Amino acid sequence: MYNVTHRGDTMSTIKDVAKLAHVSVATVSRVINQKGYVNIETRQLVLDAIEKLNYVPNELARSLFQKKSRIIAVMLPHLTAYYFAELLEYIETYTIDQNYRLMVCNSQDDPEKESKYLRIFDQYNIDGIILISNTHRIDDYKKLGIPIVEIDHKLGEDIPSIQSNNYQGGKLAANKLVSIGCRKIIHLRGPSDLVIVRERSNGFNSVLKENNIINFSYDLDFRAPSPTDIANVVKSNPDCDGIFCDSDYIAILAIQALKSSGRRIPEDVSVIGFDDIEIASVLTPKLTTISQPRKLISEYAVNALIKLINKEKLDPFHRNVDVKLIERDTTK
Amino acid sequence: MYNVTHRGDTMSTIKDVAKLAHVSVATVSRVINQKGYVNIETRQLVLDAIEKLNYVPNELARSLFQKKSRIIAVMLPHLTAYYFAELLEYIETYTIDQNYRLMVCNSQDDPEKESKYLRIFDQYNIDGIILISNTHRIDDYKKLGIPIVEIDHKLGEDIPSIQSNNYQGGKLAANKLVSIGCRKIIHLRGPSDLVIVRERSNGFNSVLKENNIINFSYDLDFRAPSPTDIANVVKSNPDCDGIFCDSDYIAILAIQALKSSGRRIPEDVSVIGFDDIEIASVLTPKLTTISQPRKLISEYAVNALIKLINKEKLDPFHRNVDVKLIERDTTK
DNA sequence: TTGTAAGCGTTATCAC
DNA sequence: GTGATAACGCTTACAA
Repeated sequence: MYNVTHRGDTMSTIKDVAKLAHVSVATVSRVINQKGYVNIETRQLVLDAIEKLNYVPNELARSLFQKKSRIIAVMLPHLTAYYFAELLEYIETYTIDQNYRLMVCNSQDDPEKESKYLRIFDQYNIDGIILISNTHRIDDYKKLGIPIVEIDHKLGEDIPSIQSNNYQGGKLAANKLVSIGCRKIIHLRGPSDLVIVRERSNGFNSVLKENNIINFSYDLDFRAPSPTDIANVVKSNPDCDGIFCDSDYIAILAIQALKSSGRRIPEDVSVIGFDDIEIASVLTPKLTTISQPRKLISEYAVNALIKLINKEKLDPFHRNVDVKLIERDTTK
Repeated sequence: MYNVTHRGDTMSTIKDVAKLAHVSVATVSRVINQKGYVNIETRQLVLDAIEKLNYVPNELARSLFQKKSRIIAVMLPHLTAYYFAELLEYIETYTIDQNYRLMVCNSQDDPEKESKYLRIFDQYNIDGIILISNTHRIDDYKKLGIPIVEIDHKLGEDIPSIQSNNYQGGKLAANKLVSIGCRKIIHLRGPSDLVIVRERSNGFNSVLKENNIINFSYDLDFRAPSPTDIANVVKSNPDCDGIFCDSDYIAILAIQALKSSGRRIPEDVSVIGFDDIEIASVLTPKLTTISQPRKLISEYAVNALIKLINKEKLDPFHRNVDVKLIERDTTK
């Protein structure tokens, strides 16, 4: 027998506890996990020893045996958009509340980073994934055999998902714009290869069509929408009287462009954003926008994932949650 | 002998590889880790087997043996402030680049959540901590015996830290305000129990004093600065001609308040923010602000932490990095 | 009710 | 160069 001495620290193990309590490690394990029979006095002995040694079970060893890590991974496209940051804040809260930990995986829409993370999920026995990034490799995720919940996407019937009712959001915005008399309307939208963008467009256009209004759409990048593109759109449509933007950030850029073209908001043109980010209510003018229930979405996603991890049934497998029009100062 | 069948999945292990390659697990391990001698042909055999089985080493087992998890924890006060979100985005990037993973720990200034996480750090053999939250329990962190790097705080000489030169930031702002002729100046600052806030104040006040200008400071919460408090300050100081804010968010609220008091920016009053958040350059008016080098800070923190993990020496143990005044449209 | 020991998937020591 | 095998810290089947 030899002794591998690759530790300098002092963390006590289950053996130390067993020794101090004069019992076997099995007994200690039983009291920790509240499983199997253990005499009430023995139990106290063990508890005392744990207390005295300041013992915390090593989760890695546990994980190795049980093939569960109590780690949840969240895959996001980026962090520096308020919408995602808030989602993450909620997700972290619910995750830790349920005694899981959170690994942040920022795909940045980079396939290489995504691959790296896909490997990591295997390596660490990640228990579940909350997928917020758009991905072109949903099959690779499925192959992992790990429970997944999607937010803002629905990449297949077999993966539970939750998202805002984007169709409704588009309708809400269009109805508002039409009802206040807008007739030349522009939709500054996100990349139209995203389902959420298409759904918003569909809802939006359905209302315009009913009212015989032509829709002009321009695709923009969500992460870094080009201010000059937006300015160009604004300039080349001097008769535009209503703009629907797929994010509040785009709306802010649009407002900026409108102002520097000398157009008044909302007198000359009404603007509606999407998301209801914190800053929207604090700008001048305050932004009218479609609010997404981010807290609800996050809470549902975490809870659904944990149900899946525990092999419980998920009742509505896909959820579509209501959005709200928040009327402020950028619409008449 | 019996067989514990608590797995349904198909992940292959080092044994499977060994079997397929007709070698021992030891040899496979040597190949994987490029340690010790292994015949070039044997090596290829193993590599083929790995390929065929799609084998990835289980990091949990590795971690258990090595007492290293290749997981870094980052402890933040919250995520929904652009400053922190961007820090996190960079930190995640550098972390994964160096082949570590990131656990997000959102203390939310809640001692209970912090306690929970402190235990988790032990349980998972976390390799290192990036501490951004303010904490009152630095000793508990130290007891962990895990490398730590602090951002924005310096809670002791023995923990390496990096932060903006806040004193310089305060001076820069004051110099600008004074140079454009402001004489009745207000400092809307963060909570003055934070060192960073005091340092900014000190720098700011030093310049005002030199110029025989009285300083009025108001403490605000960073996470949720009260718009009404800010409005009150603005209203009760109608002769104020310059405001220095400890965050861009506070500056936005101040501008809002000034506008609704009918004061023009920058004609009547100049405003300077802090941080240079993304939206600052896009608002109307564009915000003059003190920019913090967040990328540099994040990069340094991650690299320093990994050096500590590898027991390398850290040359400047504490770093103070330059900030910049970004002049835009809210100052004359 | 408790203890013994195998096993989770690795790494590293030592013998061959 | 390679293979057995102890060990990491834990859980659990089974024996006592």
